[in-house]
Amino acid sequence: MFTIGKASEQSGVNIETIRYYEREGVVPKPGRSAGGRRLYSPDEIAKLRFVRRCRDLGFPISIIQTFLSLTEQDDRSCGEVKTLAENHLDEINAKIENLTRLREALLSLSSNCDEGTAACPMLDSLMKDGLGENRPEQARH
Amino acid sequence: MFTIGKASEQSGVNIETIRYYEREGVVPKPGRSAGGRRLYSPDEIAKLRFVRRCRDLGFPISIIQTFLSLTEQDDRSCGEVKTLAENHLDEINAKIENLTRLREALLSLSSNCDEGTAACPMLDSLMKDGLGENRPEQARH
DNA sequence: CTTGCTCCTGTAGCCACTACAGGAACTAAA
DNA sequence: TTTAGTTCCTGTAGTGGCTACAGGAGCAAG
Repeated sequence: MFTIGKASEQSGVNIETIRYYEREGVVPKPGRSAGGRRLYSPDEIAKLRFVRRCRDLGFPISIIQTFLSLTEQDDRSCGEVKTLAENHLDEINAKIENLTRLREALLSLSSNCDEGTAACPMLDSLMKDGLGENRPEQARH
Repeated sequence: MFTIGKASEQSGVNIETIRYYEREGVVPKPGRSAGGRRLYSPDEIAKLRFVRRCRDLGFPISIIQTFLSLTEQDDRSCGEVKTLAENHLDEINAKIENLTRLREALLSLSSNCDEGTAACPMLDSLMKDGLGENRPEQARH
């Protein structure tokens, strides 16, 4: 059994974040020592590491909770996982596209900017009236 | 002069967001009607539109505030704008790279997933011990 | 005058953490 | 055994950038 510090080291999850996950019910409450300290089994540490890796892949907590419940009852889990992963891939691709369009827009706006110029052409055109609004749908980065 | 509803329409900024920007000091407090309603001049609406466009480009509020103060005192603004825009471009590029790496990782993990499989290979390898940790630095999406 | 719309203030919620404050419990050296 | 240092505990508040109420007031048209 390991204290929260060791569990943090081994799982790569910040101590505060481990307690947060416990509060939110992402991972089950661990046992406690006589003095009231959390004690983690290797299995519980593996779960924390799993959550961390999923977060690194960009999955939201809600999906990770689904993953965790699927690993408990391990019948027919793979199809669901595949769907969830594919949806997440679509989101990642959408974000990449958005950011790429953003980059182009920003590049063309700032291209005329230079050290000496007094009235900045980028700021100017951003302040101008509504010609070519061209709003991104609801891309929030 | 325009009420907040019209200002919202013309600027593309949500009503609640306009009030939020006012509270936070992003835009100056507008005048009020006899009955206590906010009244916006075309200039103030242009400012709101400017903020919205900068947000669409992914700039954080703090940078947008710098932009706004630069448009007030319009001496030598362009060099600073250029630097800020370039830094932001770097961040966008870093995000794109991160997401691209994420996509590759997720693709290779989920490639062996399929409808029939019982023990999911993706979940399995995410749960496994620390071989090839390969942590992204601090990419949070 | 009434209906329905817009507006007002103030507060709480979202996501996924992170950062304290103030105190208790362990560990190791003197 | 005392002491110092470290780790842990709970609880609360803050981050960014909004969004969503609740409960009320103002205003325009029929």
